[in-house]
Amino acid sequence: MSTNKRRERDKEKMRRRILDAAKQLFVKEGFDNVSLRRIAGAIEYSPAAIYRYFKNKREILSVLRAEGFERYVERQKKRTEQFPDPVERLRAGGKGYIQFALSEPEYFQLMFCTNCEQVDLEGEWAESSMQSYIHFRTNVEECVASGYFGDVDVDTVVFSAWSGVHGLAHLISTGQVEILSNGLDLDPLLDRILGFCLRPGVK
Amino acid sequence: MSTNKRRERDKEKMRRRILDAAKQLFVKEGFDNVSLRRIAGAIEYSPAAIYRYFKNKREILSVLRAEGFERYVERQKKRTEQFPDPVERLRAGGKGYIQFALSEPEYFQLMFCTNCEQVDLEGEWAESSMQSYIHFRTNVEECVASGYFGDVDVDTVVFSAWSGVHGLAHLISTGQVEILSNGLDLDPLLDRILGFCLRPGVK
Amino acid sequence: MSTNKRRERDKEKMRRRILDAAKQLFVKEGFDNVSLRRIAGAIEYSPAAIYRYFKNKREILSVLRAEGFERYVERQKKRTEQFPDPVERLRAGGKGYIQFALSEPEYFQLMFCTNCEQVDLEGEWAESSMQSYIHFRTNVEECVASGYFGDVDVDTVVFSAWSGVHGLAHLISTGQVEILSNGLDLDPLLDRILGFCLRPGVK
Amino acid sequence: MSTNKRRERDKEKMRRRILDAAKQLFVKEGFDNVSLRRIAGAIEYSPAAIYRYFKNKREILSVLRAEGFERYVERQKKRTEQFPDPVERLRAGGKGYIQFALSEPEYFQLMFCTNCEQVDLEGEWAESSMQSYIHFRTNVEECVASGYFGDVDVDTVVFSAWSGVHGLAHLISTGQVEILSNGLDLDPLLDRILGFCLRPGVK
DNA sequence: AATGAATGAGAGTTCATTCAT
DNA sequence: AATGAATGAACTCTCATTCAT
Repeated sequence: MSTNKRRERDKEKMRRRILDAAKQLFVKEGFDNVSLRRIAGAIEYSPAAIYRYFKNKREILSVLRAEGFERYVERQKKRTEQFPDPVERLRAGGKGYIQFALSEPEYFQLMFCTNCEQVDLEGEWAESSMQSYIHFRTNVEECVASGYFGDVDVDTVVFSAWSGVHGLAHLISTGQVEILSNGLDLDPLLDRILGFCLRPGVK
Repeated sequence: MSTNKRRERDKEKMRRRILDAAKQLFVKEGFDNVSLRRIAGAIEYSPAAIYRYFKNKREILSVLRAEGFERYVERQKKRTEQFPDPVERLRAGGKGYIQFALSEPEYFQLMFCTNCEQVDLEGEWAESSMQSYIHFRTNVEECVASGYFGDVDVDTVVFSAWSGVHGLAHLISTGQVEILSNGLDLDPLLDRILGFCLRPGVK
Repeated sequence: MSTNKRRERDKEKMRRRILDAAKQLFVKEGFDNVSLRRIAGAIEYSPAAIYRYFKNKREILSVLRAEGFERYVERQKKRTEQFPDPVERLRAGGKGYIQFALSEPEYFQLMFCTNCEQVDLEGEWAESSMQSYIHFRTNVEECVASGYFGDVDVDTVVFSAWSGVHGLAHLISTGQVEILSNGLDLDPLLDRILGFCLRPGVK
Repeated sequence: MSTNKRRERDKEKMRRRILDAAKQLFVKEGFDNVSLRRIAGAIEYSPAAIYRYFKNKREILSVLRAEGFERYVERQKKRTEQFPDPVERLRAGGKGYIQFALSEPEYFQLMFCTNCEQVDLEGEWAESSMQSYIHFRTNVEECVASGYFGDVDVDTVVFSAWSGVHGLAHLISTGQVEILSNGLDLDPLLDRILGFCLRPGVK
């Protein structure tokens, strides 16, 4: 019946509202400083009602992390698969990483900046995360094989590239770059930084 | 009087013990999961007594952050001032940054990985932090001026270099590199990464 | 109409299922530790639906108690009315009491071991309970009149006999006899105990 | 110092007040229906403060049970050791059991009528309880050996006697005897009942 | 200077119950 | 007739913090 469908849609909507409210609060105030009462308050809902949608508070975080990784992986796939040249693909991936951190800062922080110790390492997100890493590593291998970076081993490039984009994303998402680059236009700066980081190596 | 001096020394000692216990607990378990009771317990002291030394729990965190920045600045000065060549100085600084993250992971995490929004931005640490940034930027300016990195603007290199070391430090301190570089020897890897990141640019 | 009848029969069936599930859960876990959710869950029903059958949770308990007394009285009547000799009838009644506690431990516990103060003393069960008491007392009167127990007043025998069987039933139903009589065969033991308790008195 | 001693005395006093309030509430309303808030309220104390004296709610029950058994054992020893004749000693023990249930009904109910499943079987009370049982059993063995009860085995008398007093105590402590024996003087009735229950057996 | 005692506030969570559908 | 959704109230328990001693 249509009643059933409507109900499901409503339920899904409510779930979304809870997740969105939690996402913002978690990032703004820190997981531990956000009570279910406050999440409930933010969406004008009763604390108890949240338990209809999530087993407990930690599950909300878990779902958000998983969601973040899913989105990220999907986005990156679309972005990179169009580039046949491995170096260009790497650059596109790097830019994607940073733009994800910029356009979905909440997800980014939940994914990478929440203290790992508090998170179930075996959660659903682990798979997406690993898949994404393998993708990236394969890309680097192709670049190294092409000789573009000169005489250098894969691990070195893997960690260099990852560190570069991750560091930048982290600095941006914690507001430190914003403060220091006051007045600069961000997007061209990003391109210049990526261009510099991925400049050809010495033969 | 010597009684007075002794008293002060004792007080300073106690303060230190509190700070040290808090530092370790904060990093191991997360600021919010550490109660004053537990800090007090760790040094076999009463919770109430801590209030003789610190206004409240947050002040302990604040003091630790400030301490961390102070230490860091001092260390970096010593490390870098011996290198006349700006590129070598930059490399030394980068390695120093990472080694600080490795050797004082507690401070590093408190300084860079505690959610910034929860911390008084106007704390004592701000000055040290800025001083450190200027130092670094000046160093980059010299490198760019020397032509080593080719035709590139200062900001680009500033953010590239900072992102690289910060990202690496962050990945290491959150345990992500450890997991992925399983079996690799860390120190040589660092040197290779720094060497790669600071490779000469295209003229 | 037959539709009506069917409906009533269905309703009665549902009521029974609720009562049975509740009975078992109440005894296994204690009244307070059983939520309506769980009763509903046990019969794959919605918690709200239970309210069509019972005013509230306590009413379920009340009904179960009343049911228990009804059953008990009926059973005892059948068991005892075949014995013309009052002493034998008393013995049969005593054994019936204990066997009821053994064969319907849920009812027995609900009837006698739920804290009385929490139960409406004026419930439906009161009548059955009193009727049962009068039956028993009359039986004792006959025994005393027969001289079997020697020179003793009725109240003394009433309370002695009741205490004996009740204590035994209670000890059994709380598991204390089971623990201590480890290895003994229960039924013959019961007969010996009853035989001993109802041994002839001194003339 | 005397300050210390005073403090300890005060603490002990507070502990007592908590235990006494809990004892009465537990019995009147049932363990599960008594919240720490209410215990605290009853002694005009804050709920949190109770945790200075007891680890949690269950510990309060545990301590009360243990206390009850201790008191009981001690009392029974004093009462019975003066009787050289085993039958008289048994009668004294039985009366002691019942009088304990009468004079300390809260303890009695907590000890014997709280649902055993909810209690740590390995608590401190287990020892006192077992010790008490062995005492009793030995006493019965002497009676049987003396031939007073005629030709009967020990277990039969053990359970008969225990059931008798336990049942009576239980019926009294749940108010059922009070209702039915309306107008009778309790103490002589007890003596008559015990006398009847422990009448000599058939040779 | 240090502590034991105390508390108000608030945490996560569960429950009996109601009500629109 | 039955249910999913919702809630207010209550639970046990922990915490940062204060204060008399």
